[in-house]
Amino acid sequence: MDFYSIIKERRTLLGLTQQDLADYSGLSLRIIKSIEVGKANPSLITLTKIAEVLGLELVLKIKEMNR
Amino acid sequence: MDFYSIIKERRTLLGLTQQDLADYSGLSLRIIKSIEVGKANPSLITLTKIAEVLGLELVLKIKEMNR
DNA sequence: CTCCCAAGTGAAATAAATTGCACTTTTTGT
DNA sequence: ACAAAAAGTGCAATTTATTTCACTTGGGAG
Repeated sequence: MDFYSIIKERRTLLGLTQQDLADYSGLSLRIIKSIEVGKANPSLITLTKIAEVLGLELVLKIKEMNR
Repeated sequence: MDFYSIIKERRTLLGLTQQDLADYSGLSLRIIKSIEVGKANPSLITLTKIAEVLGLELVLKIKEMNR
């Protein structure tokens, strides 16, 4: 699952609107919308702001091989 | 530990120079340098390109509380 | 010490992210 | 069905990331 879907699912799970997420993160409503429909390439700072509001965290980990 | 340190450590662990990482990721040497010294706010696509070369992956997960 | 090679810095140009506004479409509740 | 709220779209303006070039610094090998 991609980042966009995770953000959208997590937001709705928490009962927040896009406007709420925009307000709490300090980002524009427009960019929240664009990100959720997968039409944006957000910066690390932008992603982090969103993650914080949603109780998520961005982790850079060693990729699991095989499987 | 922040992303910048992780990238730098992983790169040196793999025996790569900043130039190598730039070449393999298709990014400019300048942005690789800026990111590693923590003076950049890379986009998701940029981070992903770097992660791929280094055998890392970017994960958006639910934040662990307490501890 | 000197020569390289790798890493760090500055600044201008360009590409792209983010914003703001106006609008349409979809969803939800009554 | 209707109204209101939420979500999605287009575009111009602004801010910022990314590139390119030129240069400096630091560390290791000879």
